[in-house]
Amino acid sequence: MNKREAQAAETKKRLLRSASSLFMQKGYRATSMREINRSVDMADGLLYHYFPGGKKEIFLKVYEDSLSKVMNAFKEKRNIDDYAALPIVQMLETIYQDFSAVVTDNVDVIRTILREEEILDVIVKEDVLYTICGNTQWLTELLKVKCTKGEIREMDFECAASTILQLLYNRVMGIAFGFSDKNMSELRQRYFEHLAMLWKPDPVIKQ
Amino acid sequence: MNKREAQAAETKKRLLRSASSLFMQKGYRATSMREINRSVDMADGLLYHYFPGGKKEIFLKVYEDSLSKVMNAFKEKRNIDDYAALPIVQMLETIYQDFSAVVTDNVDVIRTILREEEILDVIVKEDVLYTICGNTQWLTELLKVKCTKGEIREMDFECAASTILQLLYNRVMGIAFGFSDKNMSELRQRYFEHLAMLWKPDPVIKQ
Amino acid sequence: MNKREAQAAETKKRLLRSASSLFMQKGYRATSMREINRSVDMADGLLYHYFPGGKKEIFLKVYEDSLSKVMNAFKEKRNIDDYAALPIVQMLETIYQDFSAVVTDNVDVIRTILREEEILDVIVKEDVLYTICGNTQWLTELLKVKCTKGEIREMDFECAASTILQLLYNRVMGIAFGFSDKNMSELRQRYFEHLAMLWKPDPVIKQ
Amino acid sequence: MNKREAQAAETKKRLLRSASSLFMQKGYRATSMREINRSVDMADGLLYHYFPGGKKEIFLKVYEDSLSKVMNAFKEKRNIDDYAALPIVQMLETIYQDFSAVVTDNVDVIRTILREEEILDVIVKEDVLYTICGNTQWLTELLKVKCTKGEIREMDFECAASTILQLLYNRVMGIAFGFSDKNMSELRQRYFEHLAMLWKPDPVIKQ
DNA sequence: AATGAATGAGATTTCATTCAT
DNA sequence: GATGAATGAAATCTCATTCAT
Repeated sequence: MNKREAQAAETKKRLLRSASSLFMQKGYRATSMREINRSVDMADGLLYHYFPGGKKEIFLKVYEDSLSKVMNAFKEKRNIDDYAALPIVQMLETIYQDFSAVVTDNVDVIRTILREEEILDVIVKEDVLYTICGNTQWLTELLKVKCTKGEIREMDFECAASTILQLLYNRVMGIAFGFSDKNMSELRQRYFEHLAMLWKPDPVIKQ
Repeated sequence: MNKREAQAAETKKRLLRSASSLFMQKGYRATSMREINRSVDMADGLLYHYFPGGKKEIFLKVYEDSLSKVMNAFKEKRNIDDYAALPIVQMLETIYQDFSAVVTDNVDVIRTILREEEILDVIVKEDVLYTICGNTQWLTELLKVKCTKGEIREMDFECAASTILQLLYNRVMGIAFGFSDKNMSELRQRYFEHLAMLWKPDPVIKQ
Repeated sequence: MNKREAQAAETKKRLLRSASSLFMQKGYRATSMREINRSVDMADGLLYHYFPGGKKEIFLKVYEDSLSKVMNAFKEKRNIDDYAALPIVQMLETIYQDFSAVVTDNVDVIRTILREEEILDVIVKEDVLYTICGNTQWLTELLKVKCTKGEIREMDFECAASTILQLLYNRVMGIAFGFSDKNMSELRQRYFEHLAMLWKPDPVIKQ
Repeated sequence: MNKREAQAAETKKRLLRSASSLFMQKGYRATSMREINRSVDMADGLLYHYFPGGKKEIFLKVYEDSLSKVMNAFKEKRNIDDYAALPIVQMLETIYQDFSAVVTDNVDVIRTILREEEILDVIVKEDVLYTICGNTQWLTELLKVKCTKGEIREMDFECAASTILQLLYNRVMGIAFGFSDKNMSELRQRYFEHLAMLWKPDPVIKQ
């Protein structure tokens, strides 16, 4: 890659970064081409050199990039062993916190996915959200491990995993739409203890 | 009300109905004034006779009207006695179905609430969503009744109610963003049975 | 005149008064029909009943009325004997003050005359301004009287009257366009004394 | 400056020239953007490329440019030595003619200054008019020179200068509002002779 | 690769005026 | 006399896109 190509790549990257920030923050329609070009001090015509498809193309590219980023972020957090080492209530709280952190980091993308009906395909959205929070597999596994350790009872672990996922799913929406979470930690603590109670090993069986 | 006033009221209603349909379907920015006026075969200036505040005013009026409609729809469905008469699994399924029906009926408004960040206030959105699905009171009451009847065990009923609400909340989002629910009824049946199992009265205590 | 006619006359008068105030203050183009109608709580169509010619007609009527009012105001002030009784400097100051007062009272009309080129005829404007300040006759007479009394010298009284008129004329423009006159009274006093000095009876002739 | 930049500058200049002509002739409100754009055969959007502030910005630019042009024109005419060389009556007539010529050349700007209350600040207008005709300094100097030469008597030269200025000031207004000056030259001649008579050196003192 | 001048469709809004009631 | 619903032209301004340089 020679100097000119390097500069071109750099310009394109700056363009994408700035466009991303604007699109995510203000939405597709409310972001103007002029705004994007000004934000990177670039002539109006140049964008069409990099993205001949215009506004739609750069938006979809921005979206695609953000998407893979956020999907990776979610995959990285799923370490069963680390979570399994914690007592049940603390484990749930940790999962919740970790998940919230990732969502918060990627709130713009998620909001975009949910908001841009006009330009994004419903099917794609569903796929993505499924990948982000729909995969119950690892949570099911985690609960099975806990059961093996004798910390929770035998039950339909997939369903139990669903209960947790629904909580997380709600958190995604809450963060995406800017709903506050303040003063909820006590309530959540109580909720996790409630789950722990429901899931605790059956004393009858032990007899 | 004379004939002329009646016709004026009718015109305003037609305007609101058409604007509502367009706004809800395409969103605030993507709906043009011209479009609204054409859809009711009306001169461009007339809209400003009825809504001097222009696009913003008619949008907010449409939104307000839809809102009270949907809030009432949700409140009507909260009949504790009817639900309490059903066996626990069937009760949960019925609540779910009733709730889904109302959400489906009002999907446009809900989507609008979540989508129109640009023009709607976050605080207001939170309030509305809380009113729509956040009120755990009646669900808590319902569970207490079931417990009194001996169908479920003593527990933190508020937390148990939360579990159901999260399911419903997710359904709101799912419907709002067009995620399909097909082939999920068996899974849901299993989930409700799982909850019923967790909540079933403690046999040890009965001894 | 029956009751209905009386009411009609009253309505028309209210309309004219309010329109006048708006036209004079904001100008022809910047004043909208709607504004006029609202200011007298009247239906939009009614104005066309009283003034079938619409905006132009009501403006010209307003203008005409104001004009005769202002012309009369200027004529009333020209009392030669009263002025002649005063010493020369004081006389000039009094004329100036009287004139300024009338101009200030009618500033709106004068400004309108000067401003509304688009709708008013130049010939008409010239006529009016001539009537307002162009008539040197009475000032010339006044100076002659003063000369007879031996207070000023023999000279071309029409020219001397012009000097005063130019001062007044400037004042009209100054007031019409909102230029301030503060801190000018000392300067004016000096100017009048200067004129009195130039005009004082020639001592050589007295010999 | 390359060819492209030159063409852009030319376009902007054409725009300004045409806008100026229209604004000055018809006034701010009566001149439409479309009219300006058509007058230079230009797409509607382009004006906003050169003047992002829209109608207001281009008007104020036009106004500013015209202003400095007219102010310079007035300043150039204030050559004391040239005027002092002439006999008093002829000097006054020459000043009057020179001044009238400049005013006539710049009548549009002056009319604009006086007419556009809506958009121009009163304070600014006063400043400008003061600069155009209010500066008595040079006239005072001129009269002093004439006195030194023994052509006019000792007197309050500032006041005498005022007399001339008022005449000129009136001429500004007269030209600005299109009042005719025909058949006035004899009267003016008489007026200047009247002034010369009043100002002639005192024969008594010479005795 | 980069510029920014140029385009023209379309957006929201205002306004004088007409006319059925 | 009075109402205000209805009209439609026109105004200002924005925007995505094209293209000669």
